[in-house]
Amino acid sequence: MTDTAPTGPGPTRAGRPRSAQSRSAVLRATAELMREGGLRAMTTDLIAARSGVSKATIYKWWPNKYAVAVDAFLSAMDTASGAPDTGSAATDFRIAVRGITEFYAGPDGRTFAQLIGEAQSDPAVAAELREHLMATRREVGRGIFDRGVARGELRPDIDREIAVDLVFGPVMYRLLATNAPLDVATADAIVEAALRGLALP
Amino acid sequence: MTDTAPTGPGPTRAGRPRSAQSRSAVLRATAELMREGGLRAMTTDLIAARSGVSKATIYKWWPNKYAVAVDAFLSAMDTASGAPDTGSAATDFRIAVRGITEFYAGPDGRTFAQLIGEAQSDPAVAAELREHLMATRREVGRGIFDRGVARGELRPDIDREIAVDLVFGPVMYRLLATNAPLDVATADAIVEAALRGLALP
Amino acid sequence: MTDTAPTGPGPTRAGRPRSAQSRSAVLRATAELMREGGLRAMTTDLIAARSGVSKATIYKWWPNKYAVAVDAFLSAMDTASGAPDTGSAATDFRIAVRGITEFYAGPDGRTFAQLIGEAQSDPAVAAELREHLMATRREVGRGIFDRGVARGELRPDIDREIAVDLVFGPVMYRLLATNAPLDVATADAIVEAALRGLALP
Amino acid sequence: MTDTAPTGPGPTRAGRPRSAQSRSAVLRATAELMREGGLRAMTTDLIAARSGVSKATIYKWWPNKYAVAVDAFLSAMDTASGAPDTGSAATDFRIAVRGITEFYAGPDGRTFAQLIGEAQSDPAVAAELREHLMATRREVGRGIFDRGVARGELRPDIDREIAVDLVFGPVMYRLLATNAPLDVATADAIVEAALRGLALP
DNA sequence: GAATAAACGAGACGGTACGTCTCGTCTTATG
DNA sequence: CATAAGACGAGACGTACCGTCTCGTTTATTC
Repeated sequence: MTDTAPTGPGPTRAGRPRSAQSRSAVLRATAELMREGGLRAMTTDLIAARSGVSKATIYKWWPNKYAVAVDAFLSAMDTASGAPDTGSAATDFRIAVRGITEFYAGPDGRTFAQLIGEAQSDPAVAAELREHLMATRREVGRGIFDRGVARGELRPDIDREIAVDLVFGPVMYRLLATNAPLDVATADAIVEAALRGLALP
Repeated sequence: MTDTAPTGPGPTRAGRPRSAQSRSAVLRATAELMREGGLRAMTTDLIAARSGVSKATIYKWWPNKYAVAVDAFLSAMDTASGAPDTGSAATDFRIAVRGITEFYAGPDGRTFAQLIGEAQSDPAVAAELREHLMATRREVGRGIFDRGVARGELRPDIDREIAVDLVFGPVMYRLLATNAPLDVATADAIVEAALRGLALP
Repeated sequence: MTDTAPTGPGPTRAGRPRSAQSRSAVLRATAELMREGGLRAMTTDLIAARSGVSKATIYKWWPNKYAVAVDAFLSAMDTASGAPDTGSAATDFRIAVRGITEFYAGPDGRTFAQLIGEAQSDPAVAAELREHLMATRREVGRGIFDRGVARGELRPDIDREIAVDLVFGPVMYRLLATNAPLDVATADAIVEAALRGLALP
Repeated sequence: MTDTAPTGPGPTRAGRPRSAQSRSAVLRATAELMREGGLRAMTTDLIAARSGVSKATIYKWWPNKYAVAVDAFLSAMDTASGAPDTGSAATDFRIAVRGITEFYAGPDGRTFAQLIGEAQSDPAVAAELREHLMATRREVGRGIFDRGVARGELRPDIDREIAVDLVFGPVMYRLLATNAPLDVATADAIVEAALRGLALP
């Protein structure tokens, strides 16, 4: 979303280079504000005031405040959650879903939910989240599924995308549409149900 | 949400009665505006202008514009989708999920998604949707599950709530977080996967 | 400039009537700010803050801050300076020019000069000042001249507009383009020179 | 206003010498911009873009954009209008006022008016214009008056400054405060009225 | 049939955030 | 070291929408 590297022709552009400090100050302030009062309470003026970066500069690098929010959110996330690969698809799924559940229940869970909410009205936010968050997670899910199939643990006749939906969908459903608890027990129960199925053999 | 019957002391209150026509005009205008431009484009002034009902009257009967939106949305929905009861849990689930899928893919799907989005920042909207939409649907899902268990088709050792999450969660996940297709085939695939499970026996 | 009387069809318009208090509060605050710091220091936010009237309301009734300034200036001026008519054109001119001189040298002189300055770049301000200030003054000047001609005191072969320019022009010239003093002696000297002419008979 | 000769210690300063070309490019671009869109449309960024001189350089040599404007305006003016000295004060005044009138009515007349306007809020601009424009013109006027007095054409008992105000004031008054025409006939009428006076002998 | 009570349309209003603009300063790399 | 390029902080601008308010009008029940 941000022109992280607008280096056009040569390796170094003429003129004063973009201040990396400004960028990080903006992202830090934004992340703080979102944690404190949510997406709505995060106004551009507040970001400017807290970060010490002027509004003009903010609007130079981000098209609007939601773009800043997404950027701040993604930067703040420890994206290095990694893909579990224990040799058991069941265990891998359990680890992955537990991780997501913990994240949702943690301090950034509400922020994430609000960004997903904003995405329903803002295609740019939607695309950004899809590309930088959902894509990564789904890729992890697909990897677990594929390895499980290869090892003979999982059914090969199920569409990979459907499989991923089945495991991850219920967690997001709880986050966004119910006020049901999001804890480890729930995570495990979802994974087990998804693996074994609802029907009796 | 609306004080449909604020009849306080007696059966008939003194003074001019509330205009039922105003109420329906507001809801109709709101539904139209949401379909045309989404939740964001629906401003209170526009509702007032299109419905011919003054802003003061709108704010007299609804606490804010999102309450109007939820009300309009629920009124416009054909709530009479009913609970399928064919004697087969698989068929019942398939009918239910197909219904939801069609609704999501239809003209009011985006409106619904945006309301869910708004709910992430607005507890009142969230409560309203949960009580008047999710509750109904989940009740249907629970019924199907319970009957399936009673008939010996479904596993009795799975939590009912988890079961409902497993069937309905993936659909909402697709609606809100991916741009994956929402069609009949997807609906059936989800139901089948949920019933049979991902794991090989 | 302001729609002072937007009374359309009937004697009373529908809806909440415009607050006369808001209007006067805005004009008062604006006049104060102009006196305190000049036209430049007078910002819309300051007017709003000091008057207690919101920016939106200000922009509803005036197209921009300069329109407010002109309105405030004209309202604050005691327009009832009246037209002198002593029976002597010389005396009348002396009274008129003294009045203008005093005004220019007074607390609102700088404000007036800055408005004239603004008018050079803003046709709307220019028109407003011309119509509501210059027109009145010139009319007074023309009256004095005409009566003087009728009484046989002044030359009938001089264009009235030129005559008015000759008496009033030098005063404004001093105000706007020199830092020469603006006092009673100057006023009288200008009038005397204009009446007698520079040339020897 | 500009440090035209910042020759410090020796005849040749160390470092890269100031580019005379930059200076003229800035002034030319500024004059063009003022003619095209007036003083308001002339922004520092536009001057930099059109002249090829960086903003930093501009601000190094001029304190602000109005100083550039004044400088550009004075440079662009054909200051070589000279002082008429025909042997007749009436003719000399007529020539001088015609010259001023033509200038005001010409392409730079609006620019001049806007600078005078800016001067009402900016003492530096005011001083610059007074010293470099008004002073010269008034000196010409004083010369004509003094020679006329010496030749016995003009009254010796009138203050020289008042005399100059009487001749030049009406022209500027028309430029700044009315939309009356500025043509040769007007110029001549003003001079004649100023010389003969309004009063009958 | 008047008096009372409440709903209603019209629209002005205060508040708040938005995103844009220009000014004048600064920080690089280049000549 | 002067410059071109251009990022930056400051802060005013004018707009949009929200939800409240103040009118006068309309429509019912109550006395």
